[in-house]
Amino acid sequence: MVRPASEHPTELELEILKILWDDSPLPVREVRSRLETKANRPLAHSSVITILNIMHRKKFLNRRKEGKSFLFSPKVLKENIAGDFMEDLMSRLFDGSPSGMMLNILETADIDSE
Amino acid sequence: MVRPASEHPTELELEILKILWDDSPLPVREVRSRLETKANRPLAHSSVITILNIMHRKKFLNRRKEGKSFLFSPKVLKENIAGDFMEDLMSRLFDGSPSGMMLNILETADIDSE
DNA sequence: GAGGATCTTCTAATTAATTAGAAGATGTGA
DNA sequence: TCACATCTTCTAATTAATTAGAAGATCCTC
Repeated sequence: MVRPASEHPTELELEILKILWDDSPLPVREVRSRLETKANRPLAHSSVITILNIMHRKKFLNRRKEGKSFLFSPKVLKENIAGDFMEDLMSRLFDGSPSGMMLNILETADIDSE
Repeated sequence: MVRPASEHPTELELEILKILWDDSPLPVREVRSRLETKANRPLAHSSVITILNIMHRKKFLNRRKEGKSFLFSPKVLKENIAGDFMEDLMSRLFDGSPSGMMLNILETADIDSE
């Protein structure tokens, strides 16, 4: 029995998406630098390339050649990824009830604005 | 550089928590059966035991002996786990802004109730 | 108190995710 | 053009997560 691969971006992939949603397109070098400073995830250059290419294969990213190097940018919208996670969480924990989940968020999270 | 283990329950662990939040305590045999029917995850008996013990070690579950076998029940509240995921998502995607995430949910998810 | 059914523990294989080295490709400036 | 810096591709090691077999423990029943 094989283990099913996750439907969602993994944690590292999410860190990278976050960086690229903030600012894109970016070259590998820059993604690597921001992973280290912003996500406290110091990786070798080639490690970052590997992940970026995997994400490109998974259709999470666009990739275009600029001179000698590649530039990466998100192919997916933050809104959609967030929605996917939300729906998954909703179906897993709240039997698919949006209002159930919503109530829970309101109760649990410490929200002060509106 | 070592890969950091996830803070959250994994996908399989979440399936198991979901089962136990619905109905607990349950013996291994019963968890295994529900994983197969409800989560479409047919696992060997020993596989389920392994996961349950790992979850017990991670403090996700309580375990008590009933006769010859163990009964498992959640040690964590669904509300807290959901909240953890939510906060993580919020910090990863919406720079920690609850209202930002909330607006996004409302826009994206197709909610009809209230 | 022996046999069988049912558990557990121990151990290890498999897969997804992560990490990175080494070698080759490519652009650029002297 | 040719040395050098900078990229990429190819390949493989490492770790977390998942999966399960085999052997031993325990309880029940006759």
